[in-house]
Amino acid sequence: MPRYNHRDIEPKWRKAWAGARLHRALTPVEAGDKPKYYMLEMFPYPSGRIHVGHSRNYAMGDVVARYKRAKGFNVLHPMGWDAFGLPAENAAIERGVHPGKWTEENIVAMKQQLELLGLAIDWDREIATCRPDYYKHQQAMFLAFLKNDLIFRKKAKVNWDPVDNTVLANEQVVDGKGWRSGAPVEQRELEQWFFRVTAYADDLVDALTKLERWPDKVRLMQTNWIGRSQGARFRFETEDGAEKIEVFSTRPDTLFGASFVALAPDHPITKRIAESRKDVADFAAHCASLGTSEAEIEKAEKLGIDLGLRVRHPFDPDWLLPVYAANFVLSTYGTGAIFGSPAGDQRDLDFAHKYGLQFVPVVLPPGADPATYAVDDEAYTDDGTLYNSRFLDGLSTDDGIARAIEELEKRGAGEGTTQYRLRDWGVSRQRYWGCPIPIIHCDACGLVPVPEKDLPVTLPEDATFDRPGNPLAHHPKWKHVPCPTCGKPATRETDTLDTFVDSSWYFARFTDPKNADKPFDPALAKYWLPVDQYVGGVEHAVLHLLYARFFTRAMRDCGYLDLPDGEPFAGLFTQGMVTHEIKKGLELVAPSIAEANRKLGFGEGRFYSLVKPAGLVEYLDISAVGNYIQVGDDDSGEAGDDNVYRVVWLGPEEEGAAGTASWTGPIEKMSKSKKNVVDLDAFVTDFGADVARWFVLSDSPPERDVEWTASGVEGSWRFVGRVWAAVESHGQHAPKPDEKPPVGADQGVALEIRQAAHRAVVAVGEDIEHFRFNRAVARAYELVNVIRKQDGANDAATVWARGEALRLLTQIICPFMPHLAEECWQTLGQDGFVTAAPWPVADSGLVAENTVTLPVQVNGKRRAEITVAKGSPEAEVRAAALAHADVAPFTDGKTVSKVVVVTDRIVNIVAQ
RNA sequence: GCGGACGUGGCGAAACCGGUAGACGCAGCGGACUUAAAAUCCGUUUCUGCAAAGAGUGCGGGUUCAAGUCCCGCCGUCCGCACCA
Repeated sequence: MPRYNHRDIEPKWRKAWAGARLHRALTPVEAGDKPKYYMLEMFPYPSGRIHVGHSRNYAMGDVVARYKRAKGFNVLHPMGWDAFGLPAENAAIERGVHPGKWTEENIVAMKQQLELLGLAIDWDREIATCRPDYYKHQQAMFLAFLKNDLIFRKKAKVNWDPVDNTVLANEQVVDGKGWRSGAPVEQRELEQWFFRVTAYADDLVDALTKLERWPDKVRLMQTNWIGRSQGARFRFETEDGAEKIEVFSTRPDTLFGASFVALAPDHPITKRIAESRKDVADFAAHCASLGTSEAEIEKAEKLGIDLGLRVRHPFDPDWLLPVYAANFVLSTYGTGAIFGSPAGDQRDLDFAHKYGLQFVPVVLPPGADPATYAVDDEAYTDDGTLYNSRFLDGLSTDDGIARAIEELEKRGAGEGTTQYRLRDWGVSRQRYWGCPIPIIHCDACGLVPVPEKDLPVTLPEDATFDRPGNPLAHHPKWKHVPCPTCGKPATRETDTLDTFVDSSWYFARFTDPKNADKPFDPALAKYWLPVDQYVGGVEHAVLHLLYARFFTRAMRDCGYLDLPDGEPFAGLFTQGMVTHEIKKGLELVAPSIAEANRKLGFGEGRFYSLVKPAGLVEYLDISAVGNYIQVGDDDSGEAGDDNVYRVVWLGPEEEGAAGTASWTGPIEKMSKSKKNVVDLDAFVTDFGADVARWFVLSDSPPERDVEWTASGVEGSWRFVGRVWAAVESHGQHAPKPDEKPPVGADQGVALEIRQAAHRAVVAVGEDIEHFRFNRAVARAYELVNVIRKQDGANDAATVWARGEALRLLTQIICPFMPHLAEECWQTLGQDGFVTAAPWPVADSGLVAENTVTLPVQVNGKRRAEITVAKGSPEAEVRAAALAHADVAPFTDGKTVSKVVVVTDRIVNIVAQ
């Protein structure tokens, strides 16, 4: 019997599928009344190569896409490249490769790798965001958004690296220093472009409740991110009446507990006062220098400085409050100013204690005695009854808020409002490798949009990357153009768009990827959108998924898209990662181990240096090689660390050699930087794409991480062999799908096999629909086990039933292991491609159980089992249970007080 | 600090509506085949116990004929946000 040879078989079928164009999405006309199904995985950044860890995401999408196709849907399953981004530019800086060349080469390599996986992708629709035929439309939409007031320009603070002369993203600032230059990062104000995401803030929150096929977790994260809070915005007038300080509060009901007003250290009024008062200037500078990391905030003391101003209470002009600048007030939220009501807010209370300010309680907790209740070190922030509050006395918190707002509005001091944590999306990046912003700056005409006929604004090929800053800004010619309006010399915008813009509409472009005139035909977008199932990592739970939701609304309102609710993704699934053990070692390239240790600063001697991820260094004697050691039980370890590591010496033992010492330690996400990747090409050569696909979907639920292990892979490999062996030896007489079963197939072994197969068809279908791939995998194993158990039975009915079961098994595993399935399908003598075959319809008579085995419990403990016809009457079941021989010993000498019979479930006898 | 999720054998995990806890896979153990090994196949595997039986889903309570599942209180792990007024 020939062994299953994936090395020949897998490429053969991939070629056959491509030749038959099996993965092509049909046009709406071709599809007729087939319903559409749009399956999409988050498209990759072409960083170089993919590894088996990446394959999980695509394997899941592919299972669903193939299954839905078999269920009769017109499936769109495209792939593209999120191709603009920093790594390409860094490659240019480090290695002198042009970012475009680097990116396109990576695309070629990664496409080849993805094709190895045998994904049912319609490659005709491939797109790359770095190509002008894509970003041309993005530029046109930018101008349309601008016209519709969804884009604006304002000054904003950015992280500025003074050495590299560039803006840094927050992630590129490490301990307050530029990640590349190491120079302390400055805050600078720059004119930047913004997308007005806040215009849709309410809808973006409210519509989340309708996204029923999104994980609750992601919806909650977006809700928190948008951070809507209701409250009041109102003004305190200065004592001299010259100025007003606006504050925001969610608790205007506590206004009678106010004892101060506090401004952010960089509030305009603070800044103005700082000009004439050195202590205020020093205070502001001190606050600016403080870190904003979690730990620092945790420890940070409430600090403030009296600005010398006094303001009038909005409800009582004679009541004067001091004004402070305080470090805990953020200029970026609300109005950058607050009023302090210490009894009802912990921060205000801490501040009041520190600066000797009053803290009169105004909210009485339920059940508290107003005569004795007092606030000491802990503020009371919950609801209660207002007191010490003049006209608000006796009101509940909610009524008090409403009444306070009413009064503020009556006095013209303020109004009820909604505040968001969400901010508008700054999209300007001082980078080369991104979509150029189609704007021209003219001294005479101001900001002039590039006329539509001049789009796309393409990137200059001959940019240089040998000096810091934006290559577009210091390109000798590119930015100099005549003004489209007045013809005078003008300059192009040299900022490019944040790459999140590129990924905010690519799913719509896939619906009509070759359209040269428009981003996409609205009719095609209407046909395909929303994406029925989107799959990607949870790391995109907020930014990408929020920006895309903004973008579809903006496209809708600018007339590009007929999508009333503006929701791009009807279903979302966030998949877990593939993890793998880490082997991280020291490269010992030195004349001796001692020299290597010295070079690396780990001390002298005949030792290995074991480095843990956190940077802890262990010194180990050479005798430790090959043994397991307990890290943490000697003087150099950290107490309480009970990880066990194996010390491996991969180089020659004698001194003077180069080699690698490594330890095998914790399991972490597979990634290039951790050097724990399993190369996809090599794996496919050794085991085949099907084994990789099967393995990453088995064992762990798809939303959880799965650990890549050699033994687990072997299990998948064995399964392929078992399926193939069964098909090879028993598949010659497999019936066609429409063949009637022979006499005798309704009893005995044949029946058992048929029931198992038909039930598996139903179960696997449901499992795929519900993203329970690990369970579907288990069902397939079960079916194979049943088929193999009856290996020896050779009567005609069993042979027929086994043939049918093998055919159904082939169809069940097809979404997971399409190459193997295709080869089996052919061996089973079936017509056409299994990939193109409809999902089998299970025989309901075989799926239904006609007898059930019920456990019989006595006082909640299982004592026996009875097998009865399904739906047997209660009395009959009760009698059978009580009569059972194994039950008697436990009821003897007791009185049966009650018998609970749950039909087709369980019998419980209560005896005392 | 706030919000959320989770906690089941040696391991990854199943258990759908409160109804036989541990399907399926990995690892282990025993066996067959083999000169031997690998591969493959068969059996076995929650714990204690020779067995009968008992215990068992992080810990402590509760509801129920019946709790991994529901309720209350702890403990632990992970994730998100973080001086958000």
